[in-house]
Amino acid sequence: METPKRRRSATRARLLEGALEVFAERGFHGASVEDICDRAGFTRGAFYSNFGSKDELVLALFEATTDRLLEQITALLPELATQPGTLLDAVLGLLDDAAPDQRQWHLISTEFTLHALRSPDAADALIRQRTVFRQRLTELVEEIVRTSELQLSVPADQFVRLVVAVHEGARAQSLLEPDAVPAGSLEHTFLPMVLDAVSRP
Amino acid sequence: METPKRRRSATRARLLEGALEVFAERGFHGASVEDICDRAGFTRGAFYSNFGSKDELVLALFEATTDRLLEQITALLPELATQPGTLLDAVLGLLDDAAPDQRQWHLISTEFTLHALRSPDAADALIRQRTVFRQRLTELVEEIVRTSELQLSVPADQFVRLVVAVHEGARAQSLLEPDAVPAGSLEHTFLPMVLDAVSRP
DNA sequence: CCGTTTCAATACGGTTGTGTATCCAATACA
DNA sequence: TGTATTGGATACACAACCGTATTGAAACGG
Repeated sequence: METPKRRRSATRARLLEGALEVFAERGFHGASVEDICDRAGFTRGAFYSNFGSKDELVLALFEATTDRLLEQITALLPELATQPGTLLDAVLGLLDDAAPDQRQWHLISTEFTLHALRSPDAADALIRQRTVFRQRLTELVEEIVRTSELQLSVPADQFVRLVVAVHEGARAQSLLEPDAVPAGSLEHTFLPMVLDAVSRP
Repeated sequence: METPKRRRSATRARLLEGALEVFAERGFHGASVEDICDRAGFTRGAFYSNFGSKDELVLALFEATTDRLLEQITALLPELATQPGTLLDAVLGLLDDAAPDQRQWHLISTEFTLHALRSPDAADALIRQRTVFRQRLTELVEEIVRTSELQLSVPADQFVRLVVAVHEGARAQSLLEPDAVPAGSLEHTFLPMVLDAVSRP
């Protein structure tokens, strides 16, 4: 039972992995199917045996990466919800730890967001993904709020939207100017102020 | 003196304009030179008579758009610095009014940021542009702080970085989900809290 | 006016990328 | 052990795109 029909899904996985790297390096349009196959160690024959087109692969890659991201989150959630530390430490920690490679994740994520801004179908998929992603964060926030003495004066969902916005905007700056904006600096200096403002004991 | 050597720069301008639109629609790599020429009403002959390559055009386009953006800013600055209203109204107003088409600007800007994250040369250019952009904002903030009774407990530059981060992160959400996140909503609900926190009378 | 220069159009060659059709090896199955 | 099936490699046909070389027309200068 080494290779019954496992082989197929293994090459699929390697192709997806290769696509992730190549897309991060050259972008969605800039990467050719051949580039992806080279990276994965296959030829285009293998590719078209597994995917109908590059667009199809992009969609599959999106599904796969977001699935993995949500896995990571659900794995980290219970720990963060109970562990000592502030609410913000938990949320920001989750945002940081969920993706192993911040740079690659940012490149892919931005690339797909751009794609979604041009394609309604991709927009639907992305919005769905981001919605459940924010829901997880919202649950975490509400859980921590419940167990602590805090109370938020704004809906938790709204607060999460802000944290995500700051995180993404700050990440872009950090990746562009790592020295001027150390990763997490903007979040950690300003978000506590917001939390202070929206929480009443 | 209708067309001495003005014609050349006119076609250059039309090509740049066409490139802006096409890049916004299909992305940098997704747009072919022919696409751009079609949009501008020329053939590729005109293109290669004016630009050496698509990369060169991209750089020229970046220069042109950022130049125009800085013009807009310097035109708006004196008005905003003196006009009544809060500090945040001024800064956010500037961010909104500087670019006529928010969606197009966001697409192009994000596209170029992505490009810069992969190409050191483009990164240099982008960092420079963003630096003087932030400097203008910082001047505005300091000017307003000076004329009012406010005093900031954090460097103005740092504060501007946060505002920019929130603005860009929020804009991405607004463009993706216009109904769930009306343009400017996140900024206007949360940034006043931060300003409160960092200002002492 | 007539040559000259300028600028965009046209024509062409070559490269790159896509998708399909066929082939070949390894495994599953009888 | 022989046959069928599966999955990836190879080969090919075709389309898109790039960049250059050449041409044609319009403005300019004498």
